[in-house]
Amino acid sequence: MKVKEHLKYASEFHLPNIAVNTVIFSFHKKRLNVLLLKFADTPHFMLPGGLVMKDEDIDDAAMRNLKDRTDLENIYLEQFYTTGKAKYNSEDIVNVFSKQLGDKMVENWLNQRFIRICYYALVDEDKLKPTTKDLFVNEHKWVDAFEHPKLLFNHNIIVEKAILKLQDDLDKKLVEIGENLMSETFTMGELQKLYEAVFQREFTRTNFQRKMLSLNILERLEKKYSGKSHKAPYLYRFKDIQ
Amino acid sequence: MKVKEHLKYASEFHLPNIAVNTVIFSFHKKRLNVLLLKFADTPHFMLPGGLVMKDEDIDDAAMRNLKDRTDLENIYLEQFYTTGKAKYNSEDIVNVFSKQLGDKMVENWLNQRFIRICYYALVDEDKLKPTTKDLFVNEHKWVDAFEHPKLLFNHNIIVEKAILKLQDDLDKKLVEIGENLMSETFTMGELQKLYEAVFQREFTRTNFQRKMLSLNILERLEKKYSGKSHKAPYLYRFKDIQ
DNA sequence: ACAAAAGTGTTCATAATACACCCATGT
DNA sequence: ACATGGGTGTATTATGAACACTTTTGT
Repeated sequence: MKVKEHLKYASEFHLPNIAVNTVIFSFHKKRLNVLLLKFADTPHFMLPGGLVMKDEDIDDAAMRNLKDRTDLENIYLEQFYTTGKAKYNSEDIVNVFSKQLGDKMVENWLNQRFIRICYYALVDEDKLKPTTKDLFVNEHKWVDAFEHPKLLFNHNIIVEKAILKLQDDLDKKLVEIGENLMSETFTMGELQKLYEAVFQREFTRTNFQRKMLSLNILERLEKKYSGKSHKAPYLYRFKDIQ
Repeated sequence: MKVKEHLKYASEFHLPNIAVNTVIFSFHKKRLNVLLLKFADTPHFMLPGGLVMKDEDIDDAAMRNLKDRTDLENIYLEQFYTTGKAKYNSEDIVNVFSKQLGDKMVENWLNQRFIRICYYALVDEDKLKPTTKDLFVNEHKWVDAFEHPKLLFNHNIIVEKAILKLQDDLDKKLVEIGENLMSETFTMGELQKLYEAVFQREFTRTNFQRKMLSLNILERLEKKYSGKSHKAPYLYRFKDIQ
């Protein structure tokens, strides 16, 4: 049985009771999105995650997992939280999994206790090829980070904590986050849209521009002619050396 | 053999590969201190830590550990980081432990891989009775948080991350942190000393006072006569309801 | 000419800083 | 009286928000 083999493999080479979960963010069409995975044939969604190998750093485990999932390398990753409730699997989750795995499997595997080390990642939605190596996943979707549906396990809370951390980080590490969520060059308007998507509020255009320029991290390039009937905005990129 | 029994006990009731570590802060004589434990008969110090029981939330594990260590309850605890290098035990650490435990024990126990979930705690140094239930610890000391000596494992890095988190939290959660690091009533000067200890910089007295009062979280009480030859300062305490 | 979006300037309010000044207290 | 630490006022400087005005572009 394929599932059985999979689980046996898991128990042999991986640490027990420990998982990494990743909230994968993208910035697309003015929105901050997160990647959700559909569990098997159920209508339920969850966050990508995986186990940690016995001889593997946890950061590497998160990165490997992300590579398996998105086929992207050198992704921006930030750890933000570890959750470890002794019992969090509610009735309905157990039921969902029972149907897929059989009761015995649930008892042996799902009901084992997991400590989840949580990361968030920043990716370019367009570059992502959805690879589905995972046995239990054959579908994924991007959803608005602020309107995620009810997820399996305690994943909703994890998404909310990830958003808070991202908000906190955006000011502190603007260059890194910007470079990973935006294309290499961008207009001031696009950068403002990123801020508005992350903080879920509007900024005054004129003041936002001045604020960003005063940080001295942007390099002004040529103008961008969009073919639209209005003044062409400058393109910017983040300065190389800080 | 006592050590052997101890380790057997640990492996039966606790999760393998997982530990909690706590950086215990106190504010004493104008200084931010951390509690260090001396490992057995060696001259080496380390942070308090312990294992997680199989049916125990990680937050509870940290709290239980703290209770065992300090005999204090309802302590302010904040998780801030999880570290999980696959191999971090350097030669010198292994040597230290070999002498204490014997080579075989080291191989079986110390050399096992640990994922460390890190918390910081805030306590009142004076209320702390050092209980040493731990088999390997019979001495503790408070040291300046910014001048901690070389510690076993990767604990120095953990202390530094704890300080950064505490600094970040002090502004955000001043009431909670203040209530846990200071006595119930305090003068403005004492509060300023706390800030100066945490941020390792000086603040202008007059402006600091105004800043704190403008936050509207302090309640002014009677004056405090210290017997010293100068104007008696007001006492303050944090307002109950926010 | 006009609409739409971008860039710049100016004003006003608020917050941060520096520092002068006076106040209480015990020796 | 004076040294010491505490409290308040005030002037100056940054910082932030609001908004008017000008510029550029394609239709």
